[in-house]
Amino acid sequence: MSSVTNNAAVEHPVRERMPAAERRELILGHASEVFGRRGYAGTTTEQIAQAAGISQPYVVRMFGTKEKLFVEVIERALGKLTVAFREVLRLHSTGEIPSNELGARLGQAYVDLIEDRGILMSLMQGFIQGHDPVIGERARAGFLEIYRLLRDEANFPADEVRSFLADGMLINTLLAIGLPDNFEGDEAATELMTLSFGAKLDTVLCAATDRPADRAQANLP
Amino acid sequence: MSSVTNNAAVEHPVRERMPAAERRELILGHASEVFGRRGYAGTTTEQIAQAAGISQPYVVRMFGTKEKLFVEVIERALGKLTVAFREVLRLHSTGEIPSNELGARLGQAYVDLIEDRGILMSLMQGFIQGHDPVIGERARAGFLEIYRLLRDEANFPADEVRSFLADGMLINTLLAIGLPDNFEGDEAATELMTLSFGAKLDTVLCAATDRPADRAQANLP
DNA sequence: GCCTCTGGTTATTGATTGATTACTAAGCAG
DNA sequence: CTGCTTAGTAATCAATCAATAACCAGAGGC
Repeated sequence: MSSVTNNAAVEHPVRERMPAAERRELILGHASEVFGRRGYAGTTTEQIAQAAGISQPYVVRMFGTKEKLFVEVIERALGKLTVAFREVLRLHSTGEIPSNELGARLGQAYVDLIEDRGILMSLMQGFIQGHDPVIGERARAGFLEIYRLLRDEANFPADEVRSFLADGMLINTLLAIGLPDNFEGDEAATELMTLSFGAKLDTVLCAATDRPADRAQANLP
Repeated sequence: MSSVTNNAAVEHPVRERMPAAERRELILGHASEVFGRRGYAGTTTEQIAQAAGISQPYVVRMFGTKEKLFVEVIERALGKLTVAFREVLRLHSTGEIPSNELGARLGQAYVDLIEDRGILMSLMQGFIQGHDPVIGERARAGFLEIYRLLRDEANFPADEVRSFLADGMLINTLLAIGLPDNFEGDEAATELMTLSFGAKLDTVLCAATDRPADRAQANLP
């Protein structure tokens, strides 16, 4: 780090000021990941700050409270999920997806979301926090939103929607227990993951091995 | 103890010393409920102590650490779940349950466990804590244990087991978001719960209305 | 060339909270 | 009764954490 020349101004091309909206989205992304892994109560605003590369008070000041930040995180996750579903529905309405494939394509859209671990996991952490008066309220509303979208907009029979959601919750649980990262060749685990993740299995296992940005805790000597 | 005239001594007929093993199980029961509702990180040992009617240090001393207590809680839940399943399998092996009913009866056994909210919810909280090195390890092992039990002892095809587990995870999620307690007549919620809980629906809704021992937080003005 | 938003930081604090220590009392054995 | 083991409590501590306060700098407008 000892620059021979005295030109200090050229030393930080990465360190820049950032417009608030952009910083906000950046924080939400990292918060999604950390909340998704450690849960609401198990996550500190400091951990999120470190992941986002800023100071802890700034995180708090930008979102008011930790709880408001969490609500925004699950709202964002819910948004991305519905956008993904509605995109499939749009392709269906334009005839690009035949009706007999619609279910499979919606399932595919869900599984595709696995790649951003934070979305599915933070959403699941929101569900599990259902006892909380404010988070729980949002979680229930969100879950029913998805249910209605699949039933009323995709026109699926109620029990098919239920089954679809069940498969989703299993996927979430398998990700939550970290099976793709820790199955170590176990035969039963491999079988269950093959059946659950389908064609996306290799992607899931690949995303597991290259650790997703764990640089946050690489600095406590 | 035979002094009837002493009015102070007669004041606590309920307050008795309890053998450690019995107290231990009592704590585990209450811990199961509180952990199940608020999660691992979101639960304080003080809350568990209050629920169990003892002092906080005693909870810690009996189990060593909060983490060890949590592991015992999910171990206990896992135990009760496997006991319930194996009882169905026993009835099947003695011919009291025909093979074509086995799946339904196992499902029934699972749904029956809803009555003790703590079991399913604390287990789910264990799953969601999968990132934790010690809790996660136990959660993964427990999940695969159940998978193998259904596949190898109940002799179900792998994909039926997957589907069975998926239904279970949906039930857990619906309970976690507290839908039975807060659906308020919502049409979609009612439909989804009817499909998910089946014949057990009224029991679920009934267990929801009579609040399960919420006296713990009746003191924060 | 100054002024003033906007995007940040460092320092600090009050409340929790898991854990420890030291103490007390019940109850059984002899 | 005496004494030891077992069941429990009260007091306290050291860390952690969300939140607040106070301050600072870069960059554009004028």
